[in-house]
Amino acid sequence: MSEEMEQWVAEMLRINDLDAKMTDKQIKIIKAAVETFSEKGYAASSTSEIAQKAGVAEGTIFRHYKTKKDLLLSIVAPMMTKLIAPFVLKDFNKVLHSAYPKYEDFLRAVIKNRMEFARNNLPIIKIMLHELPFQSELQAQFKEHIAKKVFNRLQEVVEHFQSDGQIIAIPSHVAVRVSVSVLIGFCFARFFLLPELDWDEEQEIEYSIDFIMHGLAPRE
Amino acid sequence: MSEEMEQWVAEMLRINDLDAKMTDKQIKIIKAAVETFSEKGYAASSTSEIAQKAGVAEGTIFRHYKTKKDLLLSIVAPMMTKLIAPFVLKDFNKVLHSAYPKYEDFLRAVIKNRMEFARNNLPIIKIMLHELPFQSELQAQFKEHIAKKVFNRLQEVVEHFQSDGQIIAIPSHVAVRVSVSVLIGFCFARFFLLPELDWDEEQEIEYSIDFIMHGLAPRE
Amino acid sequence: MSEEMEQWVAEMLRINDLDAKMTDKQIKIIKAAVETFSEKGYAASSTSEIAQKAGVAEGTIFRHYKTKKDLLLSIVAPMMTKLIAPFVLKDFNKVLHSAYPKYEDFLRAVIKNRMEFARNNLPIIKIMLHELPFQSELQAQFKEHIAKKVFNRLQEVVEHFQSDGQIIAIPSHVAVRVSVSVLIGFCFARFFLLPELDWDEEQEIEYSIDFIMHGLAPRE
Amino acid sequence: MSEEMEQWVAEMLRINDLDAKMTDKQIKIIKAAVETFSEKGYAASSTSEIAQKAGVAEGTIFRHYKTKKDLLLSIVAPMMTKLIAPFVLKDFNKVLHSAYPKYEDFLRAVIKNRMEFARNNLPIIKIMLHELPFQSELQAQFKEHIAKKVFNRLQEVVEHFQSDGQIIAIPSHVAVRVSVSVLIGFCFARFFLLPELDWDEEQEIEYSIDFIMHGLAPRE
DNA sequence: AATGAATGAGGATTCATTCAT
DNA sequence: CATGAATGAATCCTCATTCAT
Repeated sequence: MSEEMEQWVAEMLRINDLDAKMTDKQIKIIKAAVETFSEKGYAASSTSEIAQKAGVAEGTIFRHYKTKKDLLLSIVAPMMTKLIAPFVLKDFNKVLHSAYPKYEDFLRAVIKNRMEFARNNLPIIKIMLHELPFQSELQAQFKEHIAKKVFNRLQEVVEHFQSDGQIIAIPSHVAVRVSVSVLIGFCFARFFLLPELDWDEEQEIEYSIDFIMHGLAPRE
Repeated sequence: MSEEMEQWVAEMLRINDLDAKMTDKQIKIIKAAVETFSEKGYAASSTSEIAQKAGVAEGTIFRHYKTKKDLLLSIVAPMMTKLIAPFVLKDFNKVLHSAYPKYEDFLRAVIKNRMEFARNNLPIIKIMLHELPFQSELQAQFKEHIAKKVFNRLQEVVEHFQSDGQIIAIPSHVAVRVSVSVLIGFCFARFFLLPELDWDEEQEIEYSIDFIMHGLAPRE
Repeated sequence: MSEEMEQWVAEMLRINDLDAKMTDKQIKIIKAAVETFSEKGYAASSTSEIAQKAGVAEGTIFRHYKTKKDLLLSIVAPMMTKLIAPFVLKDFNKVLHSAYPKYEDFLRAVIKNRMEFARNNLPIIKIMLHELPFQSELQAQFKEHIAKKVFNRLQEVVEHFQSDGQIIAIPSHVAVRVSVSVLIGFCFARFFLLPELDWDEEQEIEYSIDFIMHGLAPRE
Repeated sequence: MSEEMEQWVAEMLRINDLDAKMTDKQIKIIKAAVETFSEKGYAASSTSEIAQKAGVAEGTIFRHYKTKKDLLLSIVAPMMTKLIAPFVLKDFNKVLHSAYPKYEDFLRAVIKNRMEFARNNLPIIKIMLHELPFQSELQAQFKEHIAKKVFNRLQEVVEHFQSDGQIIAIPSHVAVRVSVSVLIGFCFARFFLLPELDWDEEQEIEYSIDFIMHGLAPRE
């Protein structure tokens, strides 16, 4: 397993640790499952291959996870929570207003923080993206948390910056959509489309934020 | 099968018709395969289910497509070509310059045209998006056509509009990236994320283009 | 197809010609079947492969041969008849006594004649040897003709030469067995075990016959 | 299963036991496979039939033998080794010279010993004979062991007896060939051609050896 | 807790054979 | 006569899951 993978797994374990203490074997199983699912997709991965890669018996997997799908969910579900964690902080708004006087400060903070997180969890994010359309449990969780909480939070943020005149008075969902599109578009290009390129992340982020700020600036 | 699906299939058949005349059974097989693959994903779809849905014997599938993967590729590969067809027109640049005096005209034409195409081919596009990361044949075709041809074309377009002062003099790849992010972000929200919403497409497109144009406008 | 194969097929066609006039396609089918059966065995050969190799449609085979087994039998059955043809000549005994005053003359004539025949029909003989244990129809024919007719003929021959003192007075079936073993043993080595060796057939045959004659010579 | 079959299987298990301990199910699988392969041939035997005959699930076969061919090889390959075991003994020559002062003693010992072995392993030997021409792995092993080791050993033996004047000075390979032909010819008739006959084996062997000894005796 | 042998349903694919053209 | 599309049973093999040890 590559060192990169090691890091991802470490990060992911920190997540699951929050839920429960895992045995040594359990850790190996999760490592192997993440590696396998992200390489071949969930449906094309076999539990026997995962067991083999984890160095445990086939039965051991099912002692810890009732079904193969259970294993998937135990990997992906906590990731979804973590992924949007900053947006559901208790004192999100309070922190926000004091910490980020300008919309671009907010964008800069968010993109840097979430990119760092994504970088440490790429394989699981890849798994999540692929299985979301097929796993109704994940979809439910996704809609519940992202669509509702995160999107609402972002709308609040945008509306806050519209109210003090930093952002043009278009429907807030539009401002959210275009902001998010640009930043996620960058992440997607950076991590999935052309990961092998030698990106100047700082520069690209600045261009992106500058673009968003001008695109959303109040018209004269 | 829903009427929507009927339309997609009709569009897709028009594509394959260009290549070869298909028998009645072949059409049924493709219909069933598209439906099944897009609902469950390629790996989780079984040839027996496809055969049943198509109303043919399982063996019939393999008379027309040597393997299950062949069936997938025969559906997805031509779609990729069609998807980027406008960008590889012979006289793309000539048409472009005379037809679209402004960058926003170009963006508007492209997004409307491609959205119409996508709308008629959603299931296949969904299949394509899902299988791209796992099917190396598709990846190869994708990199060859999209990454090279389309991206280069878009860079040329952007550079053209930069040279006449419509677009700010940032690296052209950045301008391409943010433009594409915004438009694809909209398509993604429209078709996949919240398809059930009652979108005012015209309005959303105008907001998006306005955002892009201001984001890329030369700074005063 | 090798030239050797060409010859075999030619010989085999002469055989089948006795039974019925064959169309051009029929000939091609038989050629392809012989080649395939002898290379992979009957059970492991598919009719579609034979059809392809013969350059005919799959259905064409079944127009001429009701089943795959029919095709096999139509190839092998006539071969069995031909293989032992000399022994069931009408005037076998008459010819024998006048033509071969000594047992070794008889052996020499038989081995040379049958080796020539075998050389021209190796693939079909190989097929026959392999399928005999599994095809009861062939077994029945084999027992009927070989075991009864040929073996009886050979016993008569041996007894004839015993009666005039050329061969030791052991049970005739033993003399037949050892004679046949030595000659077939040679054919087997020559054609199947080590066909690539540069055999001096004349010499080997003489050694073999000399061995048989001394082994069967009356003891002093 | 007949008592005869029971014995064969017992003998065969003794062989495999040397390699590894087998589970109860594994033994049943091997029994069923030997029975089926020898009755219908390898290609015409289905794993489902073998599983049924063995009283196990079809999947169980593939837990122990990766493929159907693996199952075949695990049956046949060790048999080949056993079949020629006496000829590759470490102190073959030493034993030979002291134990068998005459060529006929050697022949008698070998034929009796190998017939006993063959009698206990007929079905596997039948399988081996049938599959040798189609399984390149077996052919390789056969050529390596039989052709090289056994044949060379027999040549050495014959040359030893030629040097002390017991056998005529013909090329040793000829003496080997005719000797082996007569003995194998007998085995073949005894076990495969006419197994139902009431053979007086002792007598037939004596006739055969007497025939060989006279056939190879130095000419006066 | 961990094992791994056992399961049998289901996987993709091939088969011999039929029949409308 | 010849075709080749169509069949569906049968092929070998893999799968997720269970359970006695």
